[in-house]
Amino acid sequence: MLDLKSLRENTKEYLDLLNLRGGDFSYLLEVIKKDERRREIIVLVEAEKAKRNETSKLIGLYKREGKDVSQIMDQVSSIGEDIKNLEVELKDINEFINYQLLITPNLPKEDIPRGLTEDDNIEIKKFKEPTTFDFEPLPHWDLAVKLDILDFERASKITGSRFTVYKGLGARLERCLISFMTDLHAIEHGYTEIIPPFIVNKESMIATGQFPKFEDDAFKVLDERDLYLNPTAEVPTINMHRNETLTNDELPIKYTAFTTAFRQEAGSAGRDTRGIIRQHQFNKVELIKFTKPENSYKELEEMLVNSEKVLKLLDLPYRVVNLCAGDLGFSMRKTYDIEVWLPSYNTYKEIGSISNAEDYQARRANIKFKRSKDSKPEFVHTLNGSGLAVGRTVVAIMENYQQKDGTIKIPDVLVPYMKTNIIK
RNA sequence: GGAGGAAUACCCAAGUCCGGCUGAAGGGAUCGGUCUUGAAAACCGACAGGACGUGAAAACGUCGCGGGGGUUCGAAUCCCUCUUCCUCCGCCA
Repeated sequence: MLDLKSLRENTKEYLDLLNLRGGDFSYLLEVIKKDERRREIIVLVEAEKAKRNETSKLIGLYKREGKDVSQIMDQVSSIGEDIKNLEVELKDINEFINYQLLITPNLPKEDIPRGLTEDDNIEIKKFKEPTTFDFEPLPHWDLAVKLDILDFERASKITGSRFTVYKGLGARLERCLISFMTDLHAIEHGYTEIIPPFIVNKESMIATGQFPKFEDDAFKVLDERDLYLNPTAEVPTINMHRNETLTNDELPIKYTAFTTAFRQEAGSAGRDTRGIIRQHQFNKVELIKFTKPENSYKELEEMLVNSEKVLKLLDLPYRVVNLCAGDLGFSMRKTYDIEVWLPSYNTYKEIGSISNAEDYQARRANIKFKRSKDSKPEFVHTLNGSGLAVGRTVVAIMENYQQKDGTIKIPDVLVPYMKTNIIK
């Protein structure tokens, strides 16, 4: 959430940055106008309350002395009426302002690429050249069915479209990748391993920015409680520290979280319908950091390196792009996407993204830290990155490691996990 | 699923029946001091924090006893509701 006070004081700068995303943010001018009235009311209400507190105390005193207090009670009673009326108006205004702020995305960082579509993203680094074949490579949906390691037909029988059964060495590959990625980040990179709940409440979804704007993307649990299937480990993991004040020594906090993610993919009907690129359910290993403000961009770069390491070890061709303002996620100020080479798409396809939300989520989630015992609490910065999307990694391995005879070679680093070097 | 109990400041804990000098006793921890060669002990002192508003600032005000609402001139205290935790029974991996 944006800070109302800064929005009020830097309105032009805020709007200029927001406009880089595209869309109309002029409603924020209305918010500022309401905020003026809000503060007016607060002054009035508080003066009345001070008076009421004072007078009520007198009533207690006089009563004990046996004096008549009926007149003074009537007087305070009418003060109460005034307060009540003002507070009704105040409540409406607060709700309006709060909602508008909740549906307003984070400010794009000043130095990120301008532009509105993914064509405006800028490639900043590249690892290996796209894989070449001396035969006609198969897309993973054909390859996997031939090898009987993915079963799309039966998954639709069990559940419906966009779900998949992993089978045999396909299932083992998925499971081993989760272990491989988690080991890498937990043991080599120093992140603390987390397996959070896969069902989250509404407060958590609001805190990280999924709600209220993107409710349609979530799977709601039919229940009298407001619960949702986890859409990304970012949600439960950031919310671990909701409403907490951390100490200086605790920061940075680094978590690597494994979750199964569930998404409606409401806005993507008809896209990536073949294979397991876009599913309602997929596994992901995530990286999450809570940092001091002055360190967050240094930590972002480090997280990118940690994330890239997965693909480097798997020896898969990829590139990193710096997202332009229009392609930026709702809560983020800056994002790098890691895109892996997919022969079936004949292009690079997103397999992870690494972002800095700065204090946007921390403000929504009320996560602060104190530099010392006596210092004023400040909001932390939150970062999250993929480490990586497991299903898409399976796809990348299948497609890039396929061989002429229709088998799939296992990347060397995975052989100890897989206990085999080939899927046939 | 059934029956009970609890939630008070960093921690423990009194106050809740009977509403008003209680924004909250007492203890522990922590910090500062006295004593000591140093430390411990003892003694003295300090100790809500935070959010919001006014203000150039100093400062002042409002909110705040798990969350939200209500009654009342006035709520930690009365009423409603939600959440979390604990105990027992049942069921279950």
